[in-house]
Amino acid sequence: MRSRMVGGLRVEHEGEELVLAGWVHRRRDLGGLLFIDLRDRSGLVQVSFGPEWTDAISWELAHSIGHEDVIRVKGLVVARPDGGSKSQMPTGGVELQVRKFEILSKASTPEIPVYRTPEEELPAEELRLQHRVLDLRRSELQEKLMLRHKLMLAVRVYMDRHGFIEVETPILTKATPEGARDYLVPSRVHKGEFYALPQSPQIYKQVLMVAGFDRYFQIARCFRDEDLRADRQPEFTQIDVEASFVEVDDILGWVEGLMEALAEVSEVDASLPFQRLSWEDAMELYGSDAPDLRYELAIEDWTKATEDLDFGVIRSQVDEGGRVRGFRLAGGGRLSRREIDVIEESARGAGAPGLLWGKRGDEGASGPLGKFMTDEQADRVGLGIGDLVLVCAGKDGLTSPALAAVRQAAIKALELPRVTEHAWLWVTDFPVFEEDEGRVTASHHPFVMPHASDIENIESGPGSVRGTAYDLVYNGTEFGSGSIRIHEPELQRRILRVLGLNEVEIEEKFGFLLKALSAGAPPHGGIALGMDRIVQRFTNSSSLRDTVAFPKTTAARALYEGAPTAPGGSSLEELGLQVNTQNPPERGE
RNA sequence: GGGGUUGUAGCUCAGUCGGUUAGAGUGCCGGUCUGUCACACCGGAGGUCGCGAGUUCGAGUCUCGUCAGCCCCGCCA
Repeated sequence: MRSRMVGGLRVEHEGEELVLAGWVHRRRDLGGLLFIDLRDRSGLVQVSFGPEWTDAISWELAHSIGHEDVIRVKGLVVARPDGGSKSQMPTGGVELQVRKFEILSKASTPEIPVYRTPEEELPAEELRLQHRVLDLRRSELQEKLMLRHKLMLAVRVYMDRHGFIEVETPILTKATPEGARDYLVPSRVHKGEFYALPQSPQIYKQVLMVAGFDRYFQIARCFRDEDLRADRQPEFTQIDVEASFVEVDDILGWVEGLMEALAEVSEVDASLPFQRLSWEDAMELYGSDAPDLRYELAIEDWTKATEDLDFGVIRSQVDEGGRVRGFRLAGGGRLSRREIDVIEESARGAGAPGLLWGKRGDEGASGPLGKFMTDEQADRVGLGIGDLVLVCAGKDGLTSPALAAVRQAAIKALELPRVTEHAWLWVTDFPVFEEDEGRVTASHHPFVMPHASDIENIESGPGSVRGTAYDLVYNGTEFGSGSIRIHEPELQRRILRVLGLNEVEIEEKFGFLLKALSAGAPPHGGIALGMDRIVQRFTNSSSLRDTVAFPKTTAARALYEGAPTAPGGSSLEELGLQVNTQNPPERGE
């Protein structure tokens, strides 16, 4: 039907007789001549119509060609008379002189333009989603989806090469006790009972380890019924990995190799091995478990340096067991009061009561903190002339998130230089539990193997138990996380008990996992990587929606298909369901 | 669930202090044009100012509510 795609045509193809097909991107009708930019997935090429080389019937018809019509043209590749000097296209040196053509399919006038002038904004996202067919014709989205394909292919090639086999796990499954709300699917056969869509294949992949598939992976769709963000969709794709007879370094090594392979597909640099930080150090130095290490700026402990400052706020916080931590910004003194206010606002936004700062000029230090400092004290804390200090005083749990926000804001305000464009990082040894107002929850999921030396403290001091969990972070974005899992049923039961489950709940919710673990379970561990986020970062997309062909809105609506919808006919009856839209019940805990 | 923001022609946007006939560019329709490449030029059609109330002599503009998109918090591997 066609000889080739259009994007690769070059001067060396001159003289070839070709058939091309595609969409009408732009048309320039000069009356006696007609130029069309013909588009397919590979790019654009100019095709020209003129009475001297186009047959009479085709020439007559050519003027009726409209934008986005699908046409097929037959003609001769020629070098452009002017060498294509004004053309921005890669194919600009050539054009196809059309001898004959046909309209394969007329297009109605597009609701949103596929072509856009350089200054014109994108159509409203609502319209882009409604008319997704047209939006997806844009080269930006085509390139993103093509890169996504190449990344998925590279994942499969790499995992296969390292002996991993892809096993599919159910989409209709059992509600998991993990954190998020489940999407439920009613059972027709068993009225009143529901399947759940998987939040992740976590338990299945552990069971597969017990079954002896000692290296598993899956490019797995996952579902979570929670409120959305720019980087969160209700359904998303994970690169799910699990292996038996492994230690942390085995998994990290494979994933580093995988990232190297993916980086090669994109224009991203990944030099191995990746930097590692314990969770404790990450929180100490950056206040975050996913710091953006493209920038060097790190938190310093000023508790000792500010010991002799007669500053009530600091004194009272330190007396209550808090610390004084913050940043020293060389040359930061040039920030205006207003700019510092913006930084302080970021600290408040992250939960801190405020930000203390001090500037040092020629006439000594100033600012809420600086005014308490003599020159000698300023020297001692390393506050030079022209510098700025930003500190928070209080308990680490409060100041760390605030300082993480301050770090981002200060980097932006001072336009600090990057030390690298691609900062890869492993954050390791996450705590197993989170203690929140006396309630103990799993900080990752309840299957993380604790450090051997911390196991004895599981019941006595759960907050201090470190786990074998690790996160992969790229430029401040969490790409994925994993751990070595518990493979001993008794230890697993202990963990579940600490999480507040009684024996009945343990059996009901985790019985099939525990049974599997009792059947001879190998030590195992793995990781799950967010495919969509990887594509988002690698393509510099502001939203995850741009990495998915048919995304949902922030209200979890699919505007293109119009899902969800109220079920019609007798389907509810068949399922034994009644809907009450008048008084939706409050969601219980 | 909460906060913020946007909604004006098919699309992208402007619209002053509340003032009488709501504009531009592009697209669309018609016409002229043989080397354009954001083709150029001439003409035309196209509006429930998201929706509903209210204030006012008068509302695109002010107030309240509501719907939808987006961003964030809560929530969420």
